[in-house]
Order: sequence, then structure tokens, then C-alpha cells
Amino acid sequence: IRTETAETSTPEMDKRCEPARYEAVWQRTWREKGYFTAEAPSQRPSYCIPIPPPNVTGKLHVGHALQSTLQDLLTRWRRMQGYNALWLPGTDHAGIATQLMVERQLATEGASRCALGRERFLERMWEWKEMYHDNIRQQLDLLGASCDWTRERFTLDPGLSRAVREAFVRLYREGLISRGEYLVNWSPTLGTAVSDLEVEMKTVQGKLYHVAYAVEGSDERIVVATTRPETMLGDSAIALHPDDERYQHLQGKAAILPVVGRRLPFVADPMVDREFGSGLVKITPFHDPNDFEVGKRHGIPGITVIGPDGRMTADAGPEFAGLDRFEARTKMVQRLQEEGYLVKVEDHVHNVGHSQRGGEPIEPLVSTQWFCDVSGMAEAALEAVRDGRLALVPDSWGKTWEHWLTNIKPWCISRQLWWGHQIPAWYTEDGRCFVAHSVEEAAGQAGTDRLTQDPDVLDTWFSSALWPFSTLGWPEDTPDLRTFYPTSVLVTGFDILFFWVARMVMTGLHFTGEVPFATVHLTGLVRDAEGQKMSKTKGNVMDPTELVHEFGADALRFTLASLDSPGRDIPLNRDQIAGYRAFGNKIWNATRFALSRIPADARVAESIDPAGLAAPERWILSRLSQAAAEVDARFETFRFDEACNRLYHFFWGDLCDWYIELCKPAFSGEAPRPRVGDVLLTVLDRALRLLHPVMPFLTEEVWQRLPGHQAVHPETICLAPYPRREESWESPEVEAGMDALIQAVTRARGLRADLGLSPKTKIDLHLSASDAGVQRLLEEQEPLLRFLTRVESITFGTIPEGAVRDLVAGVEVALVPEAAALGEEERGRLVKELDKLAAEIARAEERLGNEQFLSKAPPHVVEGGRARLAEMREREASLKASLGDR
RNA sequence: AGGCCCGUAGCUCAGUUGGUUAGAGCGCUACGUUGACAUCGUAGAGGUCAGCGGUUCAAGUCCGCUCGGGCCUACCA
Repeated sequence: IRTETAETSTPEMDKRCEPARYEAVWQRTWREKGYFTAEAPSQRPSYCIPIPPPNVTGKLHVGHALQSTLQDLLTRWRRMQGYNALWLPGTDHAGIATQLMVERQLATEGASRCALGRERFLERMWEWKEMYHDNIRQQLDLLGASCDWTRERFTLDPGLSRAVREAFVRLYREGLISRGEYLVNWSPTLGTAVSDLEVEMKTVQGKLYHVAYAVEGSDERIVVATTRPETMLGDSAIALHPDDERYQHLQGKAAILPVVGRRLPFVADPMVDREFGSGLVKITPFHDPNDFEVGKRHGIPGITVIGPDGRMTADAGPEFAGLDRFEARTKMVQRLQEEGYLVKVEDHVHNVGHSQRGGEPIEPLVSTQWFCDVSGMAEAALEAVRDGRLALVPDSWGKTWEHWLTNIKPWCISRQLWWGHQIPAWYTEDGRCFVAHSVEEAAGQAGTDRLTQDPDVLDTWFSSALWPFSTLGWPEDTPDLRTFYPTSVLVTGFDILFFWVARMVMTGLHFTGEVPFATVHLTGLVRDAEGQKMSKTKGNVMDPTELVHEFGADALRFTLASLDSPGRDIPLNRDQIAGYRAFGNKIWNATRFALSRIPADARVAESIDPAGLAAPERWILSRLSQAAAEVDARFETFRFDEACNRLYHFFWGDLCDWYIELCKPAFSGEAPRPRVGDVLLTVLDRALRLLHPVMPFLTEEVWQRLPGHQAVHPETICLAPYPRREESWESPEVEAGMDALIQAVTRARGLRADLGLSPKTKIDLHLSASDAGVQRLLEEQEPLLRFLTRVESITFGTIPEGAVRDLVAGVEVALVPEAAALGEEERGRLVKELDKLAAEIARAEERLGNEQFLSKAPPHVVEGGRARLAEMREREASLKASLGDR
């Protein structure tokens, strides 16, 4: 176990950061110490994130890694802020998807679900579940997830199954769940009904067959167009538009179905589009959703000619019975042609519903299923977003939410599968149905125990819909439920907004009266470096486990979090992850520097008073305070990208590029300043704490080595307070002065480079600040400036003739090179710069001469413009002086 | 068919309620290995903000149209 780091506090650190050496160790330590176990009840405010339960179908993909990173980030952040934070983990049985995986596995063994029987098959399912569940758990550990595994749930475990039965029974008793015979989306290869959401519309190139029908009792022939000739066998009417002049005479008559010879009455219905085809539509009530409605309106009976297996039924007639529906199409076309009914065939592009899981075209089929009427719940869910009880982030999803929920239809919740929650409905031998919590209760109602349970299971999303409260113990009124419900945030992909999020909101409001979470953060899709969707067939799938092994979990986490900008997909590329791995190395080495150079008595300070500190120390503390304030604000608004960006630039830019450089001459004794070691350690401590939610492993590993870190928390950075803004540390004056120093140093280096002078060339630097305070600061820090610019000497005040000069941040910077003159290249660059400046000055003058601008623009903008113009003029003078007489 | 999103540097993207000089990372160029770090440092180059029109003192930002790309919803047989 990794406690030796903290206790022996070996100052030796490797030259490179190697995540593999500490990540797994810390994950184990954290778990053993129980840092992530939440309390219920608790005195502290609650914060809860219910995990979108991964399917137990296989491995986690990068999308999971993204969502897990964000959930963990939020949880760790709130935990550090003192919340009683719970990230509740679990997995989903994922009905169809998982059953398919196991069926495939069985097929490779030459076995099958039916041969095995329901009971043995379910045993196999549970074995599968155990295996993949363990995978998922390991992967989450690998990523550094701070889940409370003592509260882990699975959608088929006893508690959740009980919640499912309770929800079903209540909805049934309220009349919102019912059983009935309707036209449903049927997947012939899966052998089950699916919901509207599981139907994927695909644009396909098909054919439009124009078929002639004889009109009964006349010589007239009419033409009807269809894309599915095989369904003609189930036709029972022909529809025309009630206002269509061309066909009024057909009202009350009938057509004769070719090949079959059945009589098809004409019906007038406004659903007919007069412009399409001939303006006449064949009506197949049992194999088309529109026709089903027309059939109902006109009392036309339907005929089922395609069975659940996708083959033609006996009712299709002896010639077709037993044929696959697509074979039947070919045969029908052939028969029509033979008998002279086929008028023409056109290419036709149209949209066909396909089974999302099975992949084959959906067959609309009449069957008895269970339905849930969600119209009332949808209304409540709409209201929750409208009145702000539920926030969608980004809020652009609001319109999609509105649209879907206002057009919602009954939800088909039964599935002809074995893996799932069996429907709590029992039938007597004479066919009466009893819905109850248990077979005993049903027997009581039925007055007999000769009952058979409904063989179907519920749609997987039915149990998922209850997830935020069923995992906390609902329907029991448990301490967990009281403590953590409603939960705080849901982080998930927009692709399951309807499948899952909307349904959780609906059931949450229905059963608990409250929205199940206050905020939904919807992430984009993780794509590959080229912006392509990852898919197995394309072979561009990135495996999070491999990425963790290659780059470390922290680098992957930082990358994913920093790419999560609202409403955008996430193009993930390895270079970027490598870049953030380098950032980790930077953090590591910054710490290594501190540990090797600080005085022996330096310690992390829980708080520090800037009074008595020199400008560089006051500057970094001021910058740190602002970084803390901004990072916190970004997390509040789910701008993980901006938070990460801020963290990155604070650490690399302010801390490493400048402050650590500023520390060097102080530590070496060249330019000593008070308490530099304490400040460096204190800044590192806080910076690591700020970074911890994003990079938990590295920050813990490094933080444990800081002398005196125990003052902040005795055991772990995971539970150390999240740094806040420290207003007493902030000083605009110090920042302005140091900013001038930084810019002057940068410009001095730039001038030297412009002159093509090697770093070894001796040079005199002249600095002249217009602001007296800045001038004083520069003079005070003269040794520091010499160290940073590597010049021989610095002279303050008037710039000598012949110097090469420039003006930045109110400081004139000039170099007097020994016997060096401006070459052609340098002159050219200067002239170009002067031209640009002159153009800008002209623009500024014009603007400032505009009456409208002066009177309408706010004063600070006008003032800013004037100041800017003045500075540009000064700079112009300075640059001209460089060119001057040389 | 309806709706939504996007178009900014070579690439991937930021850019607050319109307000000075449009930013970052990667890549590129030159120089650099001085004791934290070459997974590095220093200094640079690179943009007609897709196009057109409008509102405004002021537009990458607001409005309209066009072009290009993506996504969602949808029962045209």
C-alpha cells in the first residue's frame, strides 16, 4: 500500500512522471480507506450523481470515459467543497442487447436459447452479467472513478426489481398501463415488439410498382402505386381523397384485388395525397400504420399475411404461405406481370424503418402488447423544463425536448424476450388477467392459484426510467432516498435524451412528485481525430483502457474534460492526450524542482499573509486567487473546457514559466526574498488541489510529498478543501507592475532575437517606465531582471541615442548592442511594424474624431481608446527612434 | 417535410451582455541542452472570422438571405 510516500517523504523523484507507478496504488488506497463512501443521514449538504448505468454487454468505450470523467470531476469537486457527495454506480441489464450477445455466444457452441429453455438460458445470462460487470468495475477504477461501491446497483437486483413491480402495478391501477391489440413495430429477426424509439429510419433505394386493378362491374381499370406488393395479399380496401374529382364516381363501388380476386371497397379518406402516384392508395390495415388508422376509421377489417417470423402466413394463400416477405415480393411482382396487372415499375427513394438492434426492416404487425400512456407524465416533464425545475445544459436542447414530448405516443413496454423483468401479470386458465406485486397477491385476487405469469419482459428502459430513485431504495422511504433524492446532476449523452432522460423525468415526477435531478448535462459524441464517428466496422475505435495504459488516466481525463464544450462533438486524438501527459510531467517536475530547491524549513501554509512578501510572491498569490475563483465558476456552469484551460495556463504559464523562474535567483541567493519556499509550496498545494478533480492520481501522488501538506488535510488530497478565492491576496497594482516586468522581459528577449544576437553576446538593457510605481518595482527587481534577460547590466531612466527600442505596457525597452547595427532584415521588420502601427493609429484617430462615437459609446470605451492611441503614438516614436540615424 | 447545430490560423477548437490589437493546443520556423522538466525552454511566422446584405458610433458576436457540412424528428403509399 502506498503510504510510504507520505511517511518517509523521500525527496527523490524520478525525472519523469510515470502514471503506471502510482495510479492503481492510489485507487486501491482510496477504496480501502473508504473516502468515497457517502453518509445517510448527514449534517452536510448532499450532492448526488446517479451514474448512467453502463450495459453489461461488454467493455466501456471512450464515450463512457468522457461521461465518467465529468461525473467524477463534479463529485470530487463537491466532495472537496465539503458536500456529502455520492456518485452512485451501477449497471444495466440492457435486455435486447445483452440477450443478443449471449444468443450469439450460444450459437458458436451450436446451442440456442430455445433448446436451452428459459431457466437454463437465464443462468447463462447471469454468468455473462457477472463477467462484464467486473470488467466495467475495473475500467471505472482504472479511470479513477470515485464511486461509492458500497451502494452499487444492478437493474435486475431484488431492490430494483421490486421498484419495477411497484411502478408497474401503480400505473396499471391508475389506468396508465394497459394491454391491448395494436399494430406495433415488430422485429422479425429479434422476434419481439420494439418501441418507436427503437426504429431507425433509413433512406433506401426501392421501387414503386404501379398495379392495375379492375373496378367491379365495369371495364374501368384503376392504377394503384405501392412499394410493398407483397402486402397486397392483405389489402382490404382502396382509399381515395374525398375531394378528388377524378375518382368521385368510384365511391360506393369496389375494386378487384389482382391475383387474389378479393373485393376491395373504395373509401374516401383525407390521408390520401392526391399528388402522389395515381392518387389512389391500397389499404393494408394490418401491415401499415396509416392503413391501420384508415381501417379503424372506416371499419375495414385487416388480414395478417406476414407472421412474427417475417414469413407469409396461411392467410396469404397457398401460393405464398411460408415464403419470406421479400421472396413474396418478388413472387407477387412476377405474378402481377404474368397476369398483366403490372403497369410500370419506377425507382423510388423512400424512408423505411429498421430495427435498431436487429438491423432489418421493421414489420408493422398486429399483436397483443402492454402499453403505457405517458401523455400526462409528458406534460409534467414539459412543465418542469419550462419553469426551470429541470435545467438542460446546454439549454439548446429545450426545443428538442418540447417537440418530442408534445408529440408523444403510448409507449409499448412489453418485449418478447427472456432477459429482463417479467411482467407482473398473471392469467387464469380462462384467460382473466391479474396485475399484482406477486403471484400470491394475484392468486388472492383471482381466487385461484392456477395462474400463469405473462411470459414477456419489460422494455429495458422501463427499469432505467426509475433509476434515480430505485437505486436509493424507492419505494421504501430509506435514509438514502431522503438524503440524496432529488439528485443533483445527470451527465449523459444526448443520444439517450428520449430513451432515458425524458422517461426518468416523467416517472420521477409521477412517483415522487419531484424532478429526479436538478440539471442534465448533455455531452457530445466522442469522435476520432478526423471527426468520424467511432465504429467497429471502421476500425477507428479507441479503447479507453489502452489509452490509460499509454498515457495515464489523468492525461485522458484532462483531455476529455477540456474537449467538452457545450453542444459540440468531441474529436479525440492521441497527440492531444500526449500533450496533456506532458502537462502531467510538467506538474511532476515543478514539484521536483520545489522539493530540491526550497529551504529545509519551508512548509505548506494553510493560509499566508501577503504583507511583508516581495512583488513576485504577491503576484503569484494574486494570480492563484483569481484562478481559483474562475475555475470554481466554470465548474458551476459545467464549462469543463474553460476550467481546464484556466488550470493549464495558470500552472504552466503563471506558475512554471514565470513564478518558478522568478524563484531561481531567490533560492540561489542571487536575489533573495522573504518566504519564497513557503509561498512556492503553498501555491503548489493549492494548484494541486484545484487540479485534483481533473487529475486525481497525479495530484495525490505529488501532494503527498509536499512538506507540511498535513496542515491542509491529514490523510488525502481527496478530502482536502477545494481552494477558494482569497481576496486579501489579490492586488491589481502588484499584477500591473509584474505584468509590466514580464512584458518588458519578453520584449527584451525579442529584441535580442530580432538583432540576431547570440545569448552569449554581452548587452546592456535600458528600461524606462512612465509609471513611477512600475519604475520602482523594476528597480527593486534589478537582479531578477538581469537573471531573466541574461543581460550584462540594466540602466534605468533615459534611453541613449542609438539604442534599439520598443514600448510595451508603458515600459520603454531598449538594447544597446556592442558594435552591432541593424541589418536589412531587422530594418524591414521595423518598417513593416511601423506601417501596421500607423494604420492603427489612423483608425483610432478617426474613431476618436467621430462625434457619434464620442457621444454614444460608454465613457470607459472612449477613455480606453484615448489611452490606447496615446500608447501607440509613444510606441511609434520609440520604434522610429530605433530606426533613427542608423 | 419540419426543427436544431456548425462553418474562426495548416489541423482541432475557444471567443461572455456587440466595445480597444480575434485567442489556445497541436503542427511549422529559428535559436537553445545554463542544475525541475527535450514529455523542455526562448523568440517567431501564420486569420478577408464561409459569402452577400442589413441594424449600430461600433459586428466574429445581433437580424435576413445564399452556399457548404452535420444531427434530430417525421406515416407520403
